[in-house]
Amino acid sequence: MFLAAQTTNVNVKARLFRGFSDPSRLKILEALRGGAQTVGAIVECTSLSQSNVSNHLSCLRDCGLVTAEQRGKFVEYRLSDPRVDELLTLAETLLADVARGVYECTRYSVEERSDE
Amino acid sequence: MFLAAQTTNVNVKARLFRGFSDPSRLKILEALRGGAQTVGAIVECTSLSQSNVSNHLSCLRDCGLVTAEQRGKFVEYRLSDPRVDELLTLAETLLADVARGVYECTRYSVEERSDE
DNA sequence: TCCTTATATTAGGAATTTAGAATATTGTAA
DNA sequence: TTACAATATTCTAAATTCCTAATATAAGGA
Repeated sequence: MFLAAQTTNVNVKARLFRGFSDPSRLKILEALRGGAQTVGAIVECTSLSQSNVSNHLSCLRDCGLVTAEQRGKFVEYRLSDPRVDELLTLAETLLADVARGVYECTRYSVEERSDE
Repeated sequence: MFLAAQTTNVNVKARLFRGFSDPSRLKILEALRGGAQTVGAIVECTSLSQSNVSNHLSCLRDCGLVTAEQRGKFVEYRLSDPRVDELLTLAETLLADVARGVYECTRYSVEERSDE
């Protein structure tokens, strides 16, 4: 494999993980694990602002992690692929073992924001 | 499940994914998929600076994604758990389908840095 | 058409992340 | 102990991320 190809892979893969690496986006993804939801429903169940949810959804949609479908004046979002759910599940099982470390790691990691 | 508990989960999970969401850290993780490596070897095969590698390794170690073992004056790092590798593999199979979207998504995502 | 509701977009700024340079530390051998 | 090699830490600046507020767009009903 070319070095250039691998480098590109790394960048694209990093972007994919970025989709999962923000608490707000994760809340949205978690909300969709149970099935399709309208934007309004997502706003309600995540307690995030509407524009914030819209922005994150737009990012997740562009990245291909979720898909959108217009339903009258609502838009329904859902996970685009079962592997999105699998990735979340696998992360959970890993977390069960390394959670303490992750929690205490402060360098290059998500800072605690509003915890509701 | 308590809302608080879920919120915490989301934060910790986001941190876990942060570990995978930077091109430099991914390069390091990829380098370790083949087996344990010293810091020097990682520096060489990732083309990153020594302090940069050390910083990222420290983060990955704190998070529990890699472990370190002193070997004389070298330190050998390795993936801490097979699921780290599985997570990378699963991401790859997902990417095979959504790569174009991820590549083109620019909002809330890693910007192209030096591509060597 | 006009109004209301649902969703999307934009702008701007505060906070975080990251890389590199410089320096410190640790381990080994002479 | 001294010197050197390997790794870690600290600091700072530049770039990125993410939120809020404001505004825009689009769809359906009156």
